[in-house]
Amino acid sequence: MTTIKTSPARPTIADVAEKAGVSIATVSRVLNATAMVDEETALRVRLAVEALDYRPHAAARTLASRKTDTLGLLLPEISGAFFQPLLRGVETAASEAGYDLLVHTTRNPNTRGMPRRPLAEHNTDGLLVFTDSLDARELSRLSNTGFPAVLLYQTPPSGIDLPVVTIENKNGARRIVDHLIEVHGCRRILFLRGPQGHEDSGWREQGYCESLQAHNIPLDSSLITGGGFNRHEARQALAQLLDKGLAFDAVFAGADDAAVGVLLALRQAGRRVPDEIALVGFDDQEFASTMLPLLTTVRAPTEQVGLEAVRVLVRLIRKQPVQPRWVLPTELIIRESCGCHSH
Amino acid sequence: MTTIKTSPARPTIADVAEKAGVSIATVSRVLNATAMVDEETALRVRLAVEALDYRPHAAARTLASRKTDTLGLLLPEISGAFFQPLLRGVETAASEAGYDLLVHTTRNPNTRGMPRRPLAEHNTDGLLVFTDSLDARELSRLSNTGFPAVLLYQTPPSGIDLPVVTIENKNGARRIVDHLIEVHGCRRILFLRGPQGHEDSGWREQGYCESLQAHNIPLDSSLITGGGFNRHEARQALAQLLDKGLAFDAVFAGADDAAVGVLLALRQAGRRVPDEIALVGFDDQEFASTMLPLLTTVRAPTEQVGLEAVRVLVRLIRKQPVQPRWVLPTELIIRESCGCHSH
DNA sequence: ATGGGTCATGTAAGCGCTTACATGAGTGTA
DNA sequence: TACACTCATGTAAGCGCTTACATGACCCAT
Repeated sequence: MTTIKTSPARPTIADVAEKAGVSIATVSRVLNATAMVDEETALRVRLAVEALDYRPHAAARTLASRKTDTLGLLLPEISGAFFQPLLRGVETAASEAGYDLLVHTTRNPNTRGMPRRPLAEHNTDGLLVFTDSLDARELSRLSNTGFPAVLLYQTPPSGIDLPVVTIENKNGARRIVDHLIEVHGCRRILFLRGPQGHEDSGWREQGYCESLQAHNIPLDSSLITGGGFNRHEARQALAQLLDKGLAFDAVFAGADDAAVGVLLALRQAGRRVPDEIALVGFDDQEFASTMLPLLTTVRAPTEQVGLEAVRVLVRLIRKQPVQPRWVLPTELIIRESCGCHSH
Repeated sequence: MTTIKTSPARPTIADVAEKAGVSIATVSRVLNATAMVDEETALRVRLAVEALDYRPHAAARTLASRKTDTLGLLLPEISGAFFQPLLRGVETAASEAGYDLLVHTTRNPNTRGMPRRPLAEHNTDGLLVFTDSLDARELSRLSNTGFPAVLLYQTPPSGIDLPVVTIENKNGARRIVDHLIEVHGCRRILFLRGPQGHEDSGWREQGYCESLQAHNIPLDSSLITGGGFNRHEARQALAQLLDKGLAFDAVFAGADDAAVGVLLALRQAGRRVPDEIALVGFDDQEFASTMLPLLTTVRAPTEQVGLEAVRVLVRLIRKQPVQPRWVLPTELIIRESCGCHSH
């Protein structure tokens, strides 16, 4: 058993002041460089800080200065391959700007029925809100109180004035479907769209439709199916369609992870990719470039979204003007799973 | 341009008290349920809270009550497939216990030369410290001040008394090498160990050595090579060895991610897995069960580590006794890459 | 009636900082 | 020599809460 110790009282700014023979105001000044302090005095203070191993108390500082130096990140869930690059971007930019990161998961079971603690407001200087982690009511409250917040991958409901950082979904989808049709002559392209009501998902569907239309291929609604963005749901969904005997010559999965599910289902059914069926995804997650066959997909600048969102948020916090909408470009990545040969 | 608004002053507990016609103490009492309050009074307070959309100020609360209700997580980096399940576990358990999560990345470039803000102490009620994110000096300070902290995957330097949550590395490694030797008759097994000085890595190496010894296979040090845990380094390292013409019939990669790098290098060199060369990993990351060939590996209960670590930390915070060391069991997962046929 | 409870609530003292304002010493100019 | 500055530092008032303690009101068994 680890021994339980009573922690010796932590030194406060007053202890430092006393040891250095100055007032607490002076200590605060040298710590924050907020005013001129005689070099010699400053040295004495720094020595005292060192000697006592003093660390300012964050909450006290926050209370007095009304800033927390931390950013809140609201996510449905923290794991999932998709969030990796996003987190990396957010974390990098936050750290560069001198902020800590407070992560809040919303899809988690609430603490024994108690409503989750009132948001990260008051705890943070600003909020990054991922799609669907906050309802319209909360969003509108944020907007109304002028609390700095930026939305990720989600256009705010009308009347709510919060900046958005998202990606070019429709065009990306459009181009990859074009590729399937023009280069590989596909005509019956199964589209696995993501979760119902998901904004990205909707745009990708539009891109799909537009491409078909542009190539005079009639829309066949039996070729559009739901199934979420993850591999398990996708796998199941596809297995079902396969069972029903649905005919198609290509699959456009709304997310790379779903594409893996499709691949698994296809493989199990003995259908070869890309020889019999072309397969493409969306996102260009890391595994897309190492799986077999290498996945043709649309690269979504996910890390960039995180980076940019933090920058916008920081501008907002500093009360600098910001653009209301950032749409980062996507890029078509041709590899093998569509039937092309990678170099 | 988004309009910049000056936020209306947030309501404080005093506003609520006034509106409800009671003292702030009473408001605090109904909010925290720390004392009996007349049901009717409580109702008035709740109504006032609702009407003003009041949210307690976290920092003020912290300052007064000396608790933050947040847990700090210190990591070298936040992305990387390995951290996903870990984060999930931590986040789940933290949320269940009613804590927020403050994430601190240590491998990041420090804010323009300024030493990173003094740890997450004072900002959190306790700290989760991942391998190598804190030096011995800081660890010993934590231990000395009695600040609640638990180490992940890292035995503390002697004299430092902090609980550890880690996994059974040596045994896992031992068993998978045994499998290679006993079932597939491998004799020259290349071992890609992880980063130098990494604790897990060391244990896995021991397991490898023990297995060879138990089977009377002499240790050939040219078969042990460094290279880190990630796919890029592993790929390079292997490509080099292949160039040098090193002969081996199996590769034990110290991490699944490294195994992918090995696979890529092998594939590029035209060596087939598992027909010519058996390949196994360690971790059982998600992609291990969907890559081709399916990866034989050792399952590390990573999410469980996160879960358990939070539980231990919470006990520490509550000043309940805790075991000093938790070693979670690993499990051999036989799939295809070793040469077995998955069902 | 009366003293000792229990209950419900109010009063006020911090928690450890930041910062507006006051003070006083030194410097330069008329 | 006196006046107006600048510089360095101290004083003290909060920031928005929690909580020990004080205060009444009310009830019951003497």
